[in-house]
Amino acid sequence: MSKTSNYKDTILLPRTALPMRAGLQKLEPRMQKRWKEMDLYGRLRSARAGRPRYVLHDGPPYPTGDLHVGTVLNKVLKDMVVRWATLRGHDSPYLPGWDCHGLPIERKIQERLGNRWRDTPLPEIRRMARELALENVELNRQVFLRYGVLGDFYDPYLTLNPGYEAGVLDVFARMVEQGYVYRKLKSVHWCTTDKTVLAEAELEYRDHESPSIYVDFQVAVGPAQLQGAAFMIWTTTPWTLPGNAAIAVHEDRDYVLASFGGSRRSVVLQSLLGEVAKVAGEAEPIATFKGADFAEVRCRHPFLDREVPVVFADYVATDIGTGVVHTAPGHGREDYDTGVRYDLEIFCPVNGEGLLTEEAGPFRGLHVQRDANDAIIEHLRESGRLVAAARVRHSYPHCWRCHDPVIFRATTQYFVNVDHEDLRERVLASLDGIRFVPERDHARLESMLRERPDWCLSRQRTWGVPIPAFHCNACGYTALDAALIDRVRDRVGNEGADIWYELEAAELLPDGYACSECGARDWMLERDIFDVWFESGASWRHVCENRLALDGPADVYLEGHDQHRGWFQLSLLPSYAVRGRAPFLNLVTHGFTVDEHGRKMSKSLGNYIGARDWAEKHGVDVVRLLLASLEYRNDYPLSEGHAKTASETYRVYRNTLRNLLGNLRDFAPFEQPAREEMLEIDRWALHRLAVVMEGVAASYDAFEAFKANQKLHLYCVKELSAILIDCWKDRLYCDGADWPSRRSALTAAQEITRALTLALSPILVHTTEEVHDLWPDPKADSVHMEEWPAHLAEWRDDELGERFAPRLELREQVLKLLEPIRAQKHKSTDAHVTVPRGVWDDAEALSEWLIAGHVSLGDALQVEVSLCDPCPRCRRRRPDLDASGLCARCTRATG
RNA sequence: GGGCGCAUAGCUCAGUUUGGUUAGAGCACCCGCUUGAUAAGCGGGAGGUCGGUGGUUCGAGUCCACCUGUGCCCA
Repeated sequence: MSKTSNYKDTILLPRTALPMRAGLQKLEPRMQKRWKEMDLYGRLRSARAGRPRYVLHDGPPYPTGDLHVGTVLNKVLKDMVVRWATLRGHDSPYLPGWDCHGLPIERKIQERLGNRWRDTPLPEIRRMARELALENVELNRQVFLRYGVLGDFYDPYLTLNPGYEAGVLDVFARMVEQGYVYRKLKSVHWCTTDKTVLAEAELEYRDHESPSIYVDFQVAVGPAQLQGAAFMIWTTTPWTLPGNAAIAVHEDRDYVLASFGGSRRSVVLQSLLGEVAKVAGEAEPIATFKGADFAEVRCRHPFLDREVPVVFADYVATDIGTGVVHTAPGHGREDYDTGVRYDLEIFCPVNGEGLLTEEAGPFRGLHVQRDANDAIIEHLRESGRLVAAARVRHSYPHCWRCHDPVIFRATTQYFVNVDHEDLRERVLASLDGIRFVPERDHARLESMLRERPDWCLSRQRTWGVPIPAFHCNACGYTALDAALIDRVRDRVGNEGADIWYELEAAELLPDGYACSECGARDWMLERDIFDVWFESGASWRHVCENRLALDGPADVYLEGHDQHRGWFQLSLLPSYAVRGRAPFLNLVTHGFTVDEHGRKMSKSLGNYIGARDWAEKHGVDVVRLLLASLEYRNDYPLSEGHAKTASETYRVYRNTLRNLLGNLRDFAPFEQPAREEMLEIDRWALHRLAVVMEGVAASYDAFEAFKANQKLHLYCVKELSAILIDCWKDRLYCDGADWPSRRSALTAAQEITRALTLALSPILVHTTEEVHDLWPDPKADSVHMEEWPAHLAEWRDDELGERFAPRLELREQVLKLLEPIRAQKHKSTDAHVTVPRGVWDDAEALSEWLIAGHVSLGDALQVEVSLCDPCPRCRRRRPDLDASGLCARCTRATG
């Protein structure tokens, strides 16, 4: 046996039960099981009861069968915020939720039912939808739990729960009470085959051949120059002409009155005159106008007894048509907006079957997609109003189910008046009191709020919370009344919203309730449901006020930036309308997942990353670490390469902690030395720890976990691994176990281990628990119940820190000078370093600091191979070897 | 088509608000050392002209304009 291995038994090498290889796939489920069994979440609630609260209110995701890593990022970001708050001693509950109603699930049910859909009773459809929603919630919950997210997952909030539904109805009742809600016609996509409204997501755009006609609207009222002339419109939907209420021009553009083919005199956009002439006949300009000149002009409808005004609109196309736009507010979104702006009558002479009604005059009874077009074109031709007719192929919306082209049709909808009681202005003014992360979102949300139209609350759907209105069967009056809604709310709160579909109106109304208009007592229930955004936008009532007993605003809402238009905005509006205040203090927003090329993640692009796949493949702690290292406020890239990088970082943390734990192998029985008894380098180590952790805390406080991670990583690599742990080896391994010098280092190592573990615990939730189990002095049953060490700041000593600046420089210089010596197969412990006086006049401390064999103080810096022999135990070339061959220190340590 | 963002080494990020010496880290990479943190550790090195173009300026990654790519929202 060699001499060296003899001495190996006399030194204290690191020893720990923490395996080098993590085996996360096994470790994580084990930890999660433990947390569930010990009821970690519940115990944290008790442990932090009475502490300052910090509430992150979870925006409810839609329950889907399949989660990708991007979805999990949102949850992990939230989890880190909550865990950090908890670590700092706050009572920070996390009540996760799901947005269970809505179109995607209803469509799935529709697909399953196929042709049976129309004959299936509504309660049955709702039952199936609920079942699917709950199934998906369960699937998602498993994933979130697999990702180590800590929260009230065994009693989450679901928007389909009676209590939640009652909260929605309560908010609605208060808004009705205060006059925010009104009913009005609005144009919607309508399928005449399925006789149903279609949402934007239910449209598929395909090529479709339509008529393309040019029609003259004779001037009825206008300047002398226009007498006897006409405005020429272009349209591809002749059947909408009965709904015409105006013709629109662009206020700032140039228009020209021209004669076409020598006879017809019509106004068109000047820049389109040439194009129009191709179909309308040779054009001869007569006079030019600005769009604005037509302000007072009125025209005669081409076949109905009606005058329509010329109005201004900025969407007037200048590259196709005539620049004069047929406007039918009941048949198109932009037309509708124009109609609202000019207070035009919004009417829709088309019924649900697609048949023109009485208001369409001679065309009554014709089907808009089958025979109305031809009849109208023929009529226009005969009356001379038709300038030209052709066919055109263009992209046109079709129904997702029957694939037939859809139409626009105006129906009565429920709206929130966002300007009632200055709601919009009040919300805008409140934005200054909200902290936006990132700051730029302030302007984004502000401009969205400024420009948004009134909020259409109603959907002609089945899977949602019903709008609690009653229609009088006798006179058609709609009773939308806060007191009635409160009655419904109370019953829904106990029995669930399904009662709306199971009971008759009379069972939900007070006995003998009579219509205020006609006195009748025969009522019908409204069949529309709420926009799901109204449900989630009212979450503050049930979740924050009722379940979390929160008086003030939530501390944080944290979602993707698509929620500026969605949940953020649509929570602000009801909260202001009902409570006159914002629902949150901090608004944190993250970007979206893209791949390494910056393209969005999608299954069709083949860059889709399933959350479950990655959990199993890389381990959750690695994925969490990856997510925690991203500047999430921009779009963030994810790929296998990124996961690999995260694994490397993970190994750094793990090995650093492993070494620290190994060195603390015999820490437990020690009495810790007083601070002033500690070696200077160890006091410096604690000073640095305090400084680093201060920065880490500031980063977490600013919702910048990625910066905290960066600081921690740098700390591990550059300070712990490269300097401290390397320097400490000699003292920790070779000094006597109970020497004050060794205890001094152990004390520092222990503080570092503690702080580093805790600082990483919001990210590496499983690994830090594993490390915590091996702490020599745990204070709690779980790392997640520990508190951030308050005494950290006391270690800070800036004066000491400054003293080390030149010493760090010296170290750099010595390392450079060591290069040629290393090239001769020598190591730094072979070196004899001469250090100029004034940097650190302590040769022993310097020899540790520089990991040199021995150090002399002198005039100039010099690094050379020592002439001394190495001590066989500590392997340093020492000038003080004794007769046994050991250096003085090793003799004492072994003696 | 419109609005709002983003674009610095192979990767993740600093630096841009208040323009000024050779643009900084870590990881990965290459070379060397170590074998007493060892499927670990230490040291050294190379690598960007800051998406593009054009301006303002004595001077721009940093200010302005336009463009390209990309993302979200809206139409």
